Amino acid sequence: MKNYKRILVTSALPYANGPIHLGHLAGAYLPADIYVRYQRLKKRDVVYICGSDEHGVPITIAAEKKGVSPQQIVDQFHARNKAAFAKFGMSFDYYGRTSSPMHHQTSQEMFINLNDKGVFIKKTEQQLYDAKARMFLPDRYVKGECPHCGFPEAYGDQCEKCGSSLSPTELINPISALTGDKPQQKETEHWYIPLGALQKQVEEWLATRQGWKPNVMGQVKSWLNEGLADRAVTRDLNWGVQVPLPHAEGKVLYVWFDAPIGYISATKEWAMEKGNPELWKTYWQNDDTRLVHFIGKDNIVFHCIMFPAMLIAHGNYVLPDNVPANEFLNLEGNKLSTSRNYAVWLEDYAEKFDIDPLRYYLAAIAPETKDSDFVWQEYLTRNNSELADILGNFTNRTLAFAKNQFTGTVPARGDLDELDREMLSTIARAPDEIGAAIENFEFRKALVLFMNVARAANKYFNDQEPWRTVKQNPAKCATTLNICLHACNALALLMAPVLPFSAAKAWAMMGHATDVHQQAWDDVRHMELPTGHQLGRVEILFRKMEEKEIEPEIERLKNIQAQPDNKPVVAEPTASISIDELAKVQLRVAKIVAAEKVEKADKLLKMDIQMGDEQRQIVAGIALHYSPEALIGKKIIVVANLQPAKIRGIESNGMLLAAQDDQGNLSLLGLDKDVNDGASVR
RNA sequence: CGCGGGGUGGAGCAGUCUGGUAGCUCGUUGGGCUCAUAACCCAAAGGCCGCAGGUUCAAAUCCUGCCCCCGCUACCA
Repeated sequence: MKNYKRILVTSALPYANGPIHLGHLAGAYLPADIYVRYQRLKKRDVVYICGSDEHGVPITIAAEKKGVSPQQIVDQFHARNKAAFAKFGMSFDYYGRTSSPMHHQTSQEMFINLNDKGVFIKKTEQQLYDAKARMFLPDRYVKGECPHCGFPEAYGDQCEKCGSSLSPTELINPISALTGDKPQQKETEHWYIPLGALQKQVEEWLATRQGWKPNVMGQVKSWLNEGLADRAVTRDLNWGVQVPLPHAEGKVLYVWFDAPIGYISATKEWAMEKGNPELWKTYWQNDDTRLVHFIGKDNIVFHCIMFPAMLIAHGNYVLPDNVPANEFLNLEGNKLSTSRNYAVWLEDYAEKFDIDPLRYYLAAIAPETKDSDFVWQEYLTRNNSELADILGNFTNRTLAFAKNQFTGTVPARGDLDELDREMLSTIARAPDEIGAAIENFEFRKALVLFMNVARAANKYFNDQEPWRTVKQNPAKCATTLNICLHACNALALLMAPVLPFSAAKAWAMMGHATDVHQQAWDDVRHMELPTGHQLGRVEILFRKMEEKEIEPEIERLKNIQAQPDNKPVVAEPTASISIDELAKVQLRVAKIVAAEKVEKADKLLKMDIQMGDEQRQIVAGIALHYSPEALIGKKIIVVANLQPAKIRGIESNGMLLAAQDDQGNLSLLGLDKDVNDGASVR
């Protein structure tokens, strides 16, 4: 591995239109914080950067809903999220925001730089324009009927009913969400980054990456295999970083373009705060900086392809050494949903519970290789049986023993037996073993290794039976306790990255006046408590929790799940429709004149159908149930006025009707008596 | 449709790259100990490693097909 001189760590900039929940924390923030805290204890030069992502359409929508300005929205959530992170011990060196002047300036410089180099290409395209509001409509501001499922309230980017992704111009009868008017198509010009042209360079760079998680590299390769397309870096919107060119009024940088630049601008602000405005360059423009982005899996394409492509095109920035993206965290078996309030919010949690047990549990179930599940009952079990019973109780039994038998001081270490040496060796090995796991982004493993030290310490205590030797062999008892205290001391420091608050408490209990977070990780290998050292006050390190404390939380989530309107859109078919609505659907009899399988598609058939004078082509997913030959000549019922769609690149002008039962059996609708094709069905 | 990830005792996971007696934590059962937060320590029971084929002396691990779950240039880690 390359010999890096310093480390720059970033966590995904949280979007400032809502509060932070457990999923965010588990995916992008807690792992980064553990990593950074560890690196600091290793006495490495590390800077940890984060901040609020404050641009983009959703914020303007949120502002409009509440009748306030976008700035008010982001001000609110920037402050709240920053405070929430602080409560959970996120040790950012700087928490910036993308609405800051520095960020606007930095983003514009990046844009100008790439523009001057001729990186961008300009394209003119048709977009929907609301004449009354005098603005181009973002995808989300356009509503209309979904061309795939007919859902009347589909958005311009996606139909929430059938989940298909759309473009606004595909919608049937589009209306502006702003004014309710029918928008018109109007030309607009945008800057695009030609990712296809940069693909080779991105691939070459990726080929040099080592130690990337398979799920991350797999996803990246999937993107690259499909081939990268040109991607717009500007939008017609009045909230964001202005495009710094003449005649670009009303155009801002697309939020995906400016957000990652936020890492750079926040580092600049950090440097200025340190009184050394040029310092950011050391971290961003020196090859011997190790850049690590902590993100969730939804962000992989931005951090592994698009942002690097931008940086490559610029040429003067370091590229990420690793992007240890996490999968998703579920909650009590279900996906988190902010809109349904199905989440645990940091702000709520902090009011009721201790922070470290959550940090511990989330790190223990970190979705490193696959989605994981937060279960309150497991959280309680982990806290009680691991933190309290194994780690906390070991500290407690040791310190209580020292207090009762050795007046709260460290007894002398005498001759060592086999068990003593084994225990000391276990402690001495721990920092390297745990450290290696952390460096490898294996936080779950790090936690297991850490807890195993406490387990070994408990076993050692049991096996040496100091409560017996205290009467029969005081010197041996002293040695045992000396080593147990040594273990407590080591554990206090080893827990610091994951359990920062408890580590401080434990360190004080060991009688130190210093800050545990200022210690050196490697000292665990050889540090010793001097004989006679006065220990601190014995306190309970981790409180045992009771079921009744978490019951309301479980109950709350259950209730949300049970709410009927939360079974989104599935209930829709039961809604009754008017006769007029039915009349919109034109059903006709058609005769199949030709049919063939669609290549590389197991289920699709392409058919030519005859309806009176008219012949057209349709595509249907019935190949598993009907062979092409058997279909020719058959008369079927089709929806004649369904909007044309392309299915695997083949035009389909209509949809045939078929019944399907629970077992998946399929049966085409036919005719009871023969009728001429083209006849209408009513 | 395609692509990426995952499917291992009751629960949660490791092991899969580099085939060779299936491991850890919790839970269950039995025992030990009593310094300690009714904590700690030891032992046992419990798995046809998603399904079906194949390669091999040998497959959780390699190959092929299938099934199920999560995600996929979106406002969400």
